[in-house]
This record gives sequence, structure tokens and C-alpha cells, in this order.
Amino acid sequence: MDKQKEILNAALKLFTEYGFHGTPTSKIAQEAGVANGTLFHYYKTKDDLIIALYADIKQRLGFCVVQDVKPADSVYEQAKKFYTAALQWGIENSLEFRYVQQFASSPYVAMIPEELKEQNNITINLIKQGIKEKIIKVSPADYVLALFSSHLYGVNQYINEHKMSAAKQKQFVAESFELVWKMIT
Amino acid sequence: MDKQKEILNAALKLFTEYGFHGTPTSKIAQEAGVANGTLFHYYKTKDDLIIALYADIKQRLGFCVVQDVKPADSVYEQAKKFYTAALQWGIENSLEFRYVQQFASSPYVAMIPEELKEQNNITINLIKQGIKEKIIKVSPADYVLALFSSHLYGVNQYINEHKMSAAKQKQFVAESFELVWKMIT
DNA sequence: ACCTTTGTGGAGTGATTAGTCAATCTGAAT
DNA sequence: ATTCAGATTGACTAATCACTCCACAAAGGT
Repeated sequence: MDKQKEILNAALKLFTEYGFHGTPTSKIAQEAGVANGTLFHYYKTKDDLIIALYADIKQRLGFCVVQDVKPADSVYEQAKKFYTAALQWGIENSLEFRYVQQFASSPYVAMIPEELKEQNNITINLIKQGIKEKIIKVSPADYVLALFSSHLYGVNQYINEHKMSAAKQKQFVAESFELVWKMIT
Repeated sequence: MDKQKEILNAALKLFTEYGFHGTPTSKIAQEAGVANGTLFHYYKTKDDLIIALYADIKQRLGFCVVQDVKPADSVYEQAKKFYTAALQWGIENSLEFRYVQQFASSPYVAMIPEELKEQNNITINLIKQGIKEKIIKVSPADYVLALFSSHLYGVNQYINEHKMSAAKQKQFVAESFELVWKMIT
């Protein structure tokens, strides 16, 4: 496996377990099975690595979420697919999800590059369309997105903390979407 | 002012601005206007301080929230008072709120003492009563609490990021409660 | 074969930091 | 006045950590 990816994997594991300041770069290199210098070959600084890991996760999540949405779908269907895909991904990649949360409530948020923030635009546009079609009754759009996101985080955390069968999980995901949807329509 | 409180104040300010690993204890002592040794007189370790600050904030929030709830109130009224008080407090103490979030999504969560977790019991009991009275239609109770909390965090963050008049804020608080309430009933 | 670029290693370093300690101060009780 | 426990100080230290540096290896490109 690619050493660069090994470094990201190791960083994800250690950062979520011990926090940013609790994991020295030397431990990351060790866990990844590479030399100390190799880490700094790929990432100029520790902060660089922290941000790159965030960007990598966000991109993977973003890709997964948009995957099977068709433009012909109704706002409801699109929103449901977004929500379900994101939540399902969060369940299957709980470390990644926790990392995003940890990152988002740390001072590193200020360092998020502009182009990453643009990923939200797809969702924002969907919400705006919903508002225009008078299906979504809450506004403005970024407020709806905030409600949507925090709901997603909350449900994800709940599911991850309460181990249950995959079937039960699916049911939770589906039902919880209906809850947010009911809330904003 | 009490030196111990000065230390907590300084820690809050610096931790939220630079993160746990980004703020050395020496800077905290300096900001608090005390000597390095004084900090360690009150808190054996840095971790101790981090946890004590969390406990202090949680306690203050907890006190403020329960304040004007009367047992005679209906579940709806009690829930609304809880929600409104917490959110209002979060708006007026945004640093504290951000700290709690930062703490909660860090590895320090694992170190939260048992007695602090019990603060949730009041809310949990209220929700259980709501479920029993068939007013709240979602269960289990801790799931409802998770939905409630994440909603609260989301709205708080939105309000803090979008500066608006106090009147507009109050309106947001009131309306956002109706949204969650609609969701779970 | 020769050169250039890129990747890899790991010992080394300067700066930083959590935490200690012994000395002094404060104030209240006897 | 004397005592004594807690508060306060800041210089000190042992350890750690982010990052550098240089040597070497691999992989092409010509």
C-alpha cells in the first residue's frame, strides 16, 4: 500500500484516539511503518497533515454522497439519498466521522481551504430548490443545512454509541430522515 | 477576583482560541496574571485543569437551565424552558459553549466523571414523562435527548456565526424550539 | 551507462513544555 | 507574639517533540 495513504490511516487512528496534541508525529510514522523523515516528505508540517487528512475524508464522503443521486429525482428523493448515504457512510467509517467532528470543533476550522467549503453548494442548491418549490418551509437555506447537518451528526453519534444490528441501523437511518424532513416541511 | 477563577477564565479563552495542544500552561498562567506554580497548586496536571474547566461550565449551564422550571409546568412548557434557557445561555456564553463542544469531540470525553453525566437525568426523566403521556412520539428517551441536544448545538452555532439583533435571536430561539418539538411529537 | 528526480531512512537538534521545588508570603487561630 | 496551614512565586529540569539534514536507493528519461 501507498506510504502516503498509510500515513493518513495511521494519523486518523491516532488522532481520534489521542487527539491532535496527544499524538506525536513520530508515533504516526511508526504506526504507518515509515521513517520519521518520510512523513515530512509528504507533509511539510504536522498542521499540513491534519488539514490534508480532513480534506481527504471530506472528499471521500462528498464523492460517496453524490454518487447515486439523479437530477430527475424529486427534492425529497434527493435529500433522502443525500442523508442516507452520508449517514450510512458515517456508520461504516466512524473513525472518519469522529475525526471530522473533532476537527470541526477545533481551531483548525479556520484553516479549511475555500475549495472544500464549496462542496456544500450542491446541498445548499438542493435546499434552495426545495424552498422555491415551497416544499421546505424553513429558511434561509444555510439555516436548513445547519439543522440538517447537526441532526445527521447527532443520529450518527447515537447509532455509533448504541451497537445494534445492521437491520436496526437501516431502520434508524430511514426513520430519522423522516424526522428531519417532517421538521423542515 | 479569585486566582483560581482567573485561571479558569484564561484557560477558557486560550483553549478555545488555540486548542488544547496549542496553549501551554505557562501562557495560561500568564494570561491569568499568576505564577506558573500557582496553576499547578490548584490543578495537579494540565489534564486536570481541562476537565475541571469542563465540569465548571457544565455545572453553571446546568444551574441556569433548571432555574425557572416549575414542576407544575406541562412537559411542553418544561421542555421549552429547558431549551430556551440553554440556548440563551449558549448565545451569551459562546466561548463556554464552544469549549464544551471542543471537549466533547476530543478524547477527553472518556475522562468525564460519573456525577457529571447524571445532570442529564433531569432531562431524560422529562422526556420519559413525555413519552409516557404519549406527547412525545419518538423513543427511546436517550435518542430523543440526542436529537434535542444536537439540534441545540446546531442552532447555537448558526446563531453565533450569523450576527443578528437580540430580538431576531429571540425569535430564532423560539421558532427553532417549535421545530424540534414538531419533530418529536 | 549517466543523470535527474523523487522517495526513504533515521540519527540529530534546538526549542518548548509540563511539572517540581524550595523559599517566601498571608492571614487567621491560639 | 507565635504558630501553622495554605497560597504564591519563579527559577529550574527532564523529557518530549516538530522538524532538519544528509546519505542513500529506486525509478525513469536520454
